[in-house]
Order: sequence, then structure tokens, then C-alpha cells
Amino acid sequence: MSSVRVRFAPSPTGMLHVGGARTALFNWLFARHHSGTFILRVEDTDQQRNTPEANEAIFSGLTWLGLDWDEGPNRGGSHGPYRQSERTGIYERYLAKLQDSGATYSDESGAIRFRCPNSPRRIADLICGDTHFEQRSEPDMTVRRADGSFIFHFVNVVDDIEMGVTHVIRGEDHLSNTPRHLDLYEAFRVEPPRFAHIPLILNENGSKMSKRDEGASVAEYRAAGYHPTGVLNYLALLGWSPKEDREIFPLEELVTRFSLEGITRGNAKFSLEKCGWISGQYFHGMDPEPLREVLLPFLATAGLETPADQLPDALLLELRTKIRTLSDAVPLLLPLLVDVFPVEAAAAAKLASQGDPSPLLRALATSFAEESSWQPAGLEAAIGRAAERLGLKKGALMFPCRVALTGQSGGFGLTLVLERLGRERSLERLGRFP
RNA sequence: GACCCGUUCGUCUAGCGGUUAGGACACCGCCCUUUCACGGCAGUAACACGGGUUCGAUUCCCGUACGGGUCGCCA
Repeated sequence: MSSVRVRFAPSPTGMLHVGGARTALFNWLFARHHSGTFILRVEDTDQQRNTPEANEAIFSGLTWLGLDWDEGPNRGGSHGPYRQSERTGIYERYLAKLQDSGATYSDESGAIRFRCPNSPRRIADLICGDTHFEQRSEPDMTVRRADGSFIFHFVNVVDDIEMGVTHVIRGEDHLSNTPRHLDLYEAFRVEPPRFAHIPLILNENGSKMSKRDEGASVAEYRAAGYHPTGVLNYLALLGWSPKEDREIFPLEELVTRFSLEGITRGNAKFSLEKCGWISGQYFHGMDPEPLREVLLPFLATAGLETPADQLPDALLLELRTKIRTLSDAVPLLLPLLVDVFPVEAAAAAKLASQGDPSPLLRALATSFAEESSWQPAGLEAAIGRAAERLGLKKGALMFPCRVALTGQSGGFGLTLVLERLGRERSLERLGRFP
């Protein structure tokens, strides 16, 4: 069995970064494409960061996106434990090997350092191609602190060896660290894995995406109600190309098409705009039932407890084309669900500029009052009758009616609004306005 | 500073010696439409620069410029 084993090895920083999410995605896609194993390993050697909340941020972020791991925390596996804080014994063993070979020494502070051979290294990177480091002048790296805790480069290599990792797919910021990792592999007399360094994600200003940038944390997308698969789809297209003039690739298709050859070389700037567009594409194609399922809890957290029957299929079918994120649905739905809603300043101003709307609204109310069935066709006709009596075109009544009923200049079809509101509330709003 | 990686529309990208340089987001116009959207159609917009190699370079090579990364007892 020479099956593929890859890993995503985040440090618990308190959030799952979009850059990390994309690294996880590429590893996950690579594993799934090759029917291999995707390992989640938590690099928590820095005790200060290692809090339950920080760990949870990683798990919930990956889970929300739909990236499941075959081995890792909360899952187990034959190569565990999967938290570095629980692997000290393994590190001690490997350190002893290094010490026996005379490759290390203790410095004045008591930390253990690895003598850097500074020998030329060649990396046959699967993405960057052959990369040569001929003139190295690196200091001896610390492998263990005086307090006994281990350093990233060391544990990273040891774990990759112990976990049988075959391909290291990680950010390009590690490319320059790779020669030192190769030093370690050589010292351990272990054949190194294949390396694939993916380009970085930059923020919209062109600098490295940092924790403080808008959209840096996966949790933000979840909170804003982005479609998780849409976010994944966007992330996949950021630095990887299926080489086809198409943007929407469902997860299964991503799996079959993914290959390291398709990964592009240059760093990519993140576009919240396009991410939103793709998210919208996923909502546009969503059936009413699953949409209702994700929408109801979202509305609840937004303070809009809504009975499921308030979101009938007809409404959701229209709603889905108007949203890119679930939060877009909140203002749209608000006037239909509660009686206190804001009136858009622009809508009010436009209405005022057209003269006193009161006669129009009264005429509408009169016509609506005559409607017994309260069905779309009849309501449409009622608007027509009101227009006729006023000697106006039907269109002239639509806008005032819309503003009186919803406070908005846009939104759902008017008859749908009237139908949802019902006779009583509709007449009440027409009479109450402004 | 040393070392490493990169450079096609504003952004994400296709291209792999000869193309009207294609697609997508955004933008703009039109159509559809009671509104906002959705959808459809059309448009503006790119090969960083300089040398080579070649009959011919966006494509290959070398420089320059610019951008990014690494050089930690962070990961």
C-alpha cells in the first residue's frame, strides 16, 4: 500500500484563517482524489495558545466547510495522538537519536540546538519545480527549549515521519524553511516526503492576509451566512484552476478534477466580492426545503424567531435569487415577519418627491377591501381597478404601495407581499402610512 | 541585507512559438420586469520593462524593475 497520506497541521491561534482553510482544502482534495488519507494534526507546542476554544475554532471551521478528516482529534487513528502536546515521548525518542549522532549541542541557556550542516539542498517541489538553495548561511536551529518544550521545525518533521506523510502540501511561506527540514530528514536517515508549496493569499491591498483583515477568519463567513460550499468553491478557484471556462464546481467535481498541476504560481488577492457571488450562485440553485432548514436557525440568531410556515416554498423560491448570503435575507424578510420595520430613507424621499401618496394609498385600500379571495390574480386586478379610478397607470401605484407595505423600494413581488401579509395587515399598513 | 518564489484586463484566471489573447467577478449599456434581484445580450479593460534565441515571441533564455516569502527558544 503506497497510498497517499497528507495532513493539515494548524496551530490553535483562536481562528481558522482562510489561508489555512484553503491549505486544508487542497490537502483534502488531494487525499480524496487519490483515495488517500487526510490527517488533522494540531500543532499546539506553544502552550499559551493551546486553549479549548482555540482548538474548537479549528474543528468547527473545518466541519462547517464540510472538510472531514480521516485521522485526527475527535476521530482517532492508528498514528496518534494527533495533538503535539500529547506526543512528547515520541519527540524525546527522536531527540535522543539526534543527540547520539552528535548533531546537537546545548547552548548557554540550556536549549538544545541542531548543528546546521548548511549543505546545498535541492527541492523537487511539485508546484514550484526544482528549487536550489546553494549558498545557505543559517544559524543552528533550536529544537528544544530550555524548559523542555519542542520547536516547530523539529516536531513538524518528526510527526510527518511518524505519521507516514507522503506529500507535504503547505503554504509557500514554508518553502525557505524546507532546506532545514531536509537537514533533519537526513539526520534521521529518512527519505523525505514530496513537497508542494502553494502560493499565498493576499488581502485586497496586496499584502499578506493577516488576522485583522476583513474576511480573514472562516467564522466570519459562517456568521454572515455565506454558503459553505460556495466559500470552498471560491477558495478552490483562488490559486487553482480547473482550466475550464466555468466557475461553479460542486465538491464532488472538485475532487475528481483536482491536481497539483492545476495550482497556479503567483500569490492571489482575495476578493470578497467574488466569494459572495459564488455563494449567491449556490443559494440561487437551492431547493426550498434545504434553504428553509439553514435559514430558520440563521433568522433565530438574528433575533427573528420564525415559524416554518412563514416561509412557504413560493416565498423561498423568490428569496433565493435575491441573496448571496443568509444575512441578505434578514432585511428582505423583516417586513413580512414583524410589524415594526424601518422605512428606507431613499424610498421615502422618492415617494415624497412624487407628491402626497395618501390619495393613492386610500384608493388601493378601497380596492383591496373589495377583494374577497385575496389571491394573486385578484390582488393584481385590484391594483388595476384603483389605478383606473385615479386615472393613473397601474405602475404608478406599485411603488407607493410597496413603500407603505415594506418600507423598501425593492424586494419581493408585490402580490406575494400582499398575500403573505394578509388583508388585515395590508390594509392597516396602507392606512397607517407614513 | 542574504537566500528563495513570482509577474496576462482593477481582481481571479485560460494560454504552453504563429490566437481578433478566451472565461469569470466588478464596471457600463440594452433586453426581460410593478420594484430589487435573477436571467439573457453587448461593451470598456491585460501579456511589467530591456536584451537575446527564432522567419516569428504573451509563450524559451538572461538581466532590470516591482511584488511576496524565509532568515525566531511563533507556527
